[in-house]
Amino acid sequence: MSEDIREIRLQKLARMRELGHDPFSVEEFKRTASAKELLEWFDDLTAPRGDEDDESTDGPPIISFAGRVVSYRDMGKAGFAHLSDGDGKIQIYCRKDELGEVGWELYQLLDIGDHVGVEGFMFLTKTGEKSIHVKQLVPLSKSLQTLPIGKEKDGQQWYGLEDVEQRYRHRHLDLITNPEARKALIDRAKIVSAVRRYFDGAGYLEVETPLLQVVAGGAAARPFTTQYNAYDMEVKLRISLELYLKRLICGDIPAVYEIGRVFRNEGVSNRHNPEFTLLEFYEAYTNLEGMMRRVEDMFKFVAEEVYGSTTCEIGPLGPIDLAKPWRRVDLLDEICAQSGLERDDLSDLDQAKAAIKAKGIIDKAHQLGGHIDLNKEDNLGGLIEKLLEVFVEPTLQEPIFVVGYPIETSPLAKKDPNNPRMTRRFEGYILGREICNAFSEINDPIDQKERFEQQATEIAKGDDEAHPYDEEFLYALEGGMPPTGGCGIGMERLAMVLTGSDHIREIMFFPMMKPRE
RNA sequence: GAGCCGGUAGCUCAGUCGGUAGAGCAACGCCCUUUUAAGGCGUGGGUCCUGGGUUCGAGUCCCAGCCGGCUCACCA
Repeated sequence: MSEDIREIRLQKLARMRELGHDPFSVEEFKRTASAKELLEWFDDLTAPRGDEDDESTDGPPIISFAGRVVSYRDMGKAGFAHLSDGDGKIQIYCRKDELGEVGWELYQLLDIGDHVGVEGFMFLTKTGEKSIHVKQLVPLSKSLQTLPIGKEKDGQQWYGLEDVEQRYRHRHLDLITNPEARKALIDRAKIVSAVRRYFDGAGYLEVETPLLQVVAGGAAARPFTTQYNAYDMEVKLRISLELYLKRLICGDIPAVYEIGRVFRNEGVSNRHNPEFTLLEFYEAYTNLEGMMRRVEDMFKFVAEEVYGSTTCEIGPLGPIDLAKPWRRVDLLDEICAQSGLERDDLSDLDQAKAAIKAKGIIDKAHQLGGHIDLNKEDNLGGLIEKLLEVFVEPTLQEPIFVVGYPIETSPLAKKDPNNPRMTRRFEGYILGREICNAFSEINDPIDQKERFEQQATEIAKGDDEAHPYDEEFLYALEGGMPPTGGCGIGMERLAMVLTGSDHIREIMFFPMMKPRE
């Protein structure tokens, strides 16, 4: 069946070639403007109003346009089709008596999916659609497949490509057929570009650091491993950007950022893909408060650049104003407020477990849809973060910074001088989703060494996500690093919030999919 | 990794009680010189995800597997 269609289309291609119009031999076609621009310009043109006999005066200006055929109607000796240039579409009108025998046959050989260039003038049809009255037609490519392009009326679509699996596996079809999907993906690209402009404008240096690493650190995650033949050794794909970027701070580059792909060997969900794009930025002589201001500033800038407004219509809360400063709360305070525990309950692991049992916290968690298994919690920091996840995260709808994370889960963040069990670290949340992770970076090499040693004992205990010991990084710190604030933001998470997407795959062109067969 | 749901024509879907496969769009032929989900007449098109099983007979029931979706787990 599909072979039949392919065969028919190949025959049409052959016929085009016989007529001296091989679509694939054309290399260039000059277009006057995009579909959107032509439709806008039309209002300024004194085009004929559907009066086909009007060959008056100077005639309307000749324009050219090219695009993919997305609809096609043949009426014997005339016909209409729509051409899409991706960003917009415009109707063309062709007549046998004007195109001539060859031109008309070329029109009839067109299929939905082909690319074609036209030259003609703008006019208004009887039914009021701004269209191109075609004088010349040039085939620019022949589609050998039936593309699942839907029909459309009043903005509503019929029969598009709906199957999500196919949308992800064959993204080009999704881009051709689904305007909303296309917009989210393009917005993501614009968001990344705006982020880059923000940091360039703020005096940061954009750098690139190694993806292939011997010690993959900077985050708690399992790396991918691969083989480097020349040195006959195993290398890992990076799981974060952090340590190399801080080594540049140690080299007296005072503000750096990188936007780059990182790889984590873990499962897929609506918020996780094994490879994703991470932004990290580091600035000397500032701290976590400086990072909060940067995050606020950057969100505001990006929203204005991409959407022209700091007010975003995202999520169930309605518009969120990114121009306002984000609320700042203390992590332990929030846990206590939401769970009914008290600060004293959370000063050591056994005490915390006892309080959780005594106060019925596990049942409360269940009511919120969360599961706390005290047997699985072997350190206070991990337990605190679990409480955060269950009791606090769902309440964090408007942009907010949660400050003060436990030391066990923050091996690269400075200790809080007022509470050595906690660190000078925050995470930003929007709509219950973790958006960024930032802290005052440890610049005391002795402290950092102790943290690595602590992590090493976790590795020895079997935690394969504990932070690896990194000699090179310690060596750089010993040379002296200024006080520094650093921050990481998942670009997909950022794009999800700004585009209102509820699945990470909607803002990645080619998400991870299991191969078929 | 677990549970639930799904996979039928190129696309979107229907398919009853188990009786041997359907519609619209797309495609092909004819008609039609302002149509627009164009229209009219006609035609072709299927590995019913894969492999077993039950049965006289399986798209349908059973088992196993593959791929996907959702939820959970994992992912500080």
